[in-house]
Amino acid sequence: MSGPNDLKDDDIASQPVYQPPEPDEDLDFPLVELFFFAYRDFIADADDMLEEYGFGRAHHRVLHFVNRRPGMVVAELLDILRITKQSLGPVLRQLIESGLLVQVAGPEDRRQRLLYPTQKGRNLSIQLTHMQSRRIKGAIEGIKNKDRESVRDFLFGMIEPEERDLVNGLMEQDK
Amino acid sequence: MSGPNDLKDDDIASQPVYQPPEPDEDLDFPLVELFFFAYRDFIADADDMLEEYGFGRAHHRVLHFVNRRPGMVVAELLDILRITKQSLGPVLRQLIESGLLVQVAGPEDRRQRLLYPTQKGRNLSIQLTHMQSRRIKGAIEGIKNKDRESVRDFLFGMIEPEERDLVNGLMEQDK
DNA sequence: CAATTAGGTCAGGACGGTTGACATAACACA
DNA sequence: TGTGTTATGTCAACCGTCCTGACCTAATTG
Repeated sequence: MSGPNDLKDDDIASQPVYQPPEPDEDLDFPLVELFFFAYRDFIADADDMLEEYGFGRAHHRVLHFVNRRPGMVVAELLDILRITKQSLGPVLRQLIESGLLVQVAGPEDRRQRLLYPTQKGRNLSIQLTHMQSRRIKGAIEGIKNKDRESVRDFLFGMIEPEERDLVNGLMEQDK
Repeated sequence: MSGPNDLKDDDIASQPVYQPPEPDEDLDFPLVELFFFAYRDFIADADDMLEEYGFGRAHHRVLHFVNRRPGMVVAELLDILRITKQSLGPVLRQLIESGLLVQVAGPEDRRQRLLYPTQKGRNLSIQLTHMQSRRIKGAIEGIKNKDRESVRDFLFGMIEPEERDLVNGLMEQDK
């Protein structure tokens, strides 16, 4: 085992007690941390359920977006997920082999592979979204202005401005 | 290339157009998706800055919590992060070798390794939190009731109930 | 017919996590 | 004193999810 470093006192920034640096109203530690914990638990519900299928988060994301936009082509999926086709490959194959998704040749351009959920795939996706929706609903009930629109606006405001049109496009079905 | 599956019609759950299943008010696709995108962009700011140091999210989390709780011991860090010491090992070593953190033998129990940020480590941590805080601040400004407390309550409500005491403990410095 | 596009695959590597086993130093206690 | 336990670190092997680069087929486009 390597021993603890010998220290010159000025190597340590904050001994013996925490000295908040400059009180800075643009340094909101609590909300930053809460966002981290909130996302962690938000995703944990789904992680547990997916583990039973031997799937991970990558499978979840693919399943989710194919259910949201049935008939999506592979290239669109890659754009949304911002991953390479080499990364998508195994995940997509497993979902198809497990009977959760199917591919159909594009009716006009037969090079395309249109992605559809099977009934089984849709059922799982709905279960997952249901769990996450309940957690969100519960969280909204806990706030003072029980205002879904405010939360929506908050989350939308968290998205990179240049991305917002793209996300709005994804959402156009049902805001 | 493997061809698209030949399909019996009943293999496909949603062709040719999307048929929402049962309209279910506990199935909030838009907020679920927004939460996903919001977190993605929330973390992306920090990812970019950390890349310059050759660090990843694991380093970010360690740096963050050591800055929040200077003098934290390794075991506490493992509890918060919910990872194994084998996972933490290399991350911690790199942060120490890069001069962002230091370890000090515990004053009462010399088996313990108290973790402290260096001034350099603190500076980086503050920079990262600053970027994330600005995004949160901007998002709050975009909502109707510009109410930080509502957002705080929302995020807190997203956390697993059994975890809330622990998170509240972490937050006790400054809610 | 030639070039481009949509999609798939193989190889190799990085990162961040896991489990299991083991080592060391320090503490706790009978 | 000695024995057991605790805090930490490390080695090995593995997995999931991403990456880049190279190459392939089939279909469309010009």
